[in-house]
Amino acid sequence: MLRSNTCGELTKEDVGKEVQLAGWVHIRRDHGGLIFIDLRDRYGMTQIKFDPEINKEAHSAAEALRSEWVLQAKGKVVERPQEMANKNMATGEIEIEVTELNVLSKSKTPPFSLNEEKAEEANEAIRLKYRFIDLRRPKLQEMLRVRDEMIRDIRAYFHERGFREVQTPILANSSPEGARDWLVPSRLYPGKFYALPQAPQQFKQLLMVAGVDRYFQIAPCFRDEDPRMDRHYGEFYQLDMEMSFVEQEDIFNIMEPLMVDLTEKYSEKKVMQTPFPRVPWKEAMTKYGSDKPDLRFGFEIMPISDLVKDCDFSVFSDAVKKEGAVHALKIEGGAKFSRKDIDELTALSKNKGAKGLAYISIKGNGELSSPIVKFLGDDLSKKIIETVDGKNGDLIFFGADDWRTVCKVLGAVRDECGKRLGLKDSKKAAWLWVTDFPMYDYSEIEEGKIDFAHNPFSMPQGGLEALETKNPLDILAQQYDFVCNGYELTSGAIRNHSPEIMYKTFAIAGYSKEEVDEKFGAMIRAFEYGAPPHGGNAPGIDRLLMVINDWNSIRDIYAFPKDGQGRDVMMDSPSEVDPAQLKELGIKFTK
RNA sequence: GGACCCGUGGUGUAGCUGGUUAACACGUCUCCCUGUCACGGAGAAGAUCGCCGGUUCGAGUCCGGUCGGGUCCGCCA
Repeated sequence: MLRSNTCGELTKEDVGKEVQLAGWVHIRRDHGGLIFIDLRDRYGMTQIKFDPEINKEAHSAAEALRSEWVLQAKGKVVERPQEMANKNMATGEIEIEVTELNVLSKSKTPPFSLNEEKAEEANEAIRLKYRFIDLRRPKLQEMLRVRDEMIRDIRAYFHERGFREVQTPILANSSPEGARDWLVPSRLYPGKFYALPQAPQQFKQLLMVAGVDRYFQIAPCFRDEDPRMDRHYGEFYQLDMEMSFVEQEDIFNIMEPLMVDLTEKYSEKKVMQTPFPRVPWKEAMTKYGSDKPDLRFGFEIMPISDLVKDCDFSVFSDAVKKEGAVHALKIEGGAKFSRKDIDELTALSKNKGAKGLAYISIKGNGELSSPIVKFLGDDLSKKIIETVDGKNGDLIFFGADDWRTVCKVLGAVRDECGKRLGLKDSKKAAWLWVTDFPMYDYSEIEEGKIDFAHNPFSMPQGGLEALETKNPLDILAQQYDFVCNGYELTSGAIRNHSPEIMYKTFAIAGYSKEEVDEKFGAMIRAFEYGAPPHGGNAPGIDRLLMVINDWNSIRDIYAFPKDGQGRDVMMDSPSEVDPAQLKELGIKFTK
């Protein structure tokens, strides 16, 4: 061993011991006589001292040391003179009196400073290029630790409960739904491609048919969509899990305790409510204007269509007549918003599709300030305020449009008000399940066409009978999302395990039997040979880490992240390949 | 595909309505310093202000273009 101890562990108890430490030069303080060096490794920092009276040779060698050199120092642990102890360091009561110094590795002057108090952060491009240096910082070491321990805990949790981790293929096939696939050309079959899996969805369902019963995997997932600050380009990890012979509540009961543990162990947040509230999708959309509401604060939205359907304010009455809706959002304490706040909230709501943002502000003295009271009339205004239980100091916003737009707009306003009023408490984690998602929705691409709202593999509520008798838009799926503090962390479902029902669900969305056979042949065939009812979900590990820690950059989550344009500037990928490789794959570029 | 913002020594920034030696902090280098811990002191090097063009007597500053970077929208459960 090149060291007897790490740089983070020696204390007063160790005084007198002969030790060897190894690590990086964090900072050097040269007093001409004495030279102090903070020696740093993953575990911490220890001050090592070079005294010419103790070892002249080591002292003169130490004059040449520079930042980020890698050293081995042998010497004795000594107690610092009492008034010289550093209470900010775990090892601050001792130092090492060095008798022998070995330079294990020199360093060029680093392109940016690792001394966080002294230097401002260099820009992302340079830090990513030298990620191996940036990762030496305690903050990023901490990220690596949390990520590692969290994944270890997740594995232990599932193993204790009889789950089996199975690695599913990375070279898989293109899946027709969702994001853009990563394609991998096949050398043996020119013109054909593998696709990297967007999720192991089909494989895990096949594992259920295979009798694995309880499966999980820390699964790499691949999607070729444009990068964003909060989403890693190309690849990310999910805690993928699936169980046989279960109902929705069984999945919840497995997932909830784990999420509580992970939240409270790996963040400062306290979980607000257990069991997590179950909020049906329709209710979430109406009450919070979102399918991923932030429940750290109240601010419930209330439909008032009936109240205003015949009123003189045509914006409201017309919306109701056109089969739309009018909703009211009461913001407690919102009357203190300035003109500028209101203008910005109006801009936000227009951005979400509203034509405007009507409001009634109830001043502290009960006086109303509102551009619409004069149209509503005093009586109706009063009635509305009573309905939403408006008090002095409150502000009531209104949305009048088609139902979906009203929900979306007031949801965005609600969220922004919560932020502006400081209600997004970083010490709280408001988990909930959003349940009963619709199975179908109008297609966003083709006017009038019906398409899957979310996952086509979910079991429709009511099964075959519902598919045959109900309006598709009224059919709900046994599908649920897992939400924390306004972020969707996972979505999952009880799956459709019946070939008959599956053909029917796809038929409603416009897929023929032949198309289904072609695209999901393996699964349909498998379901013909005895498929257990099953379900599961797949929380994003990265997303979970970000949400519970309020981290907001992929840089904080990955050891080696891509940059804002999907490149790895350290490894220089993507890069060109040898023409011979292309030839072998039968790939030729035109142009 | 679209919108907005930013390019000034190694790093982070300043540089007002155009005016001649481009400033500051950290870092680097040299010298001094035996109790510092963001050590201190003295000094030095280091930038044709991303690039091209235009306006002007004069451009880091104004205008146009271009390249590079960042964020957002679209997209992504």
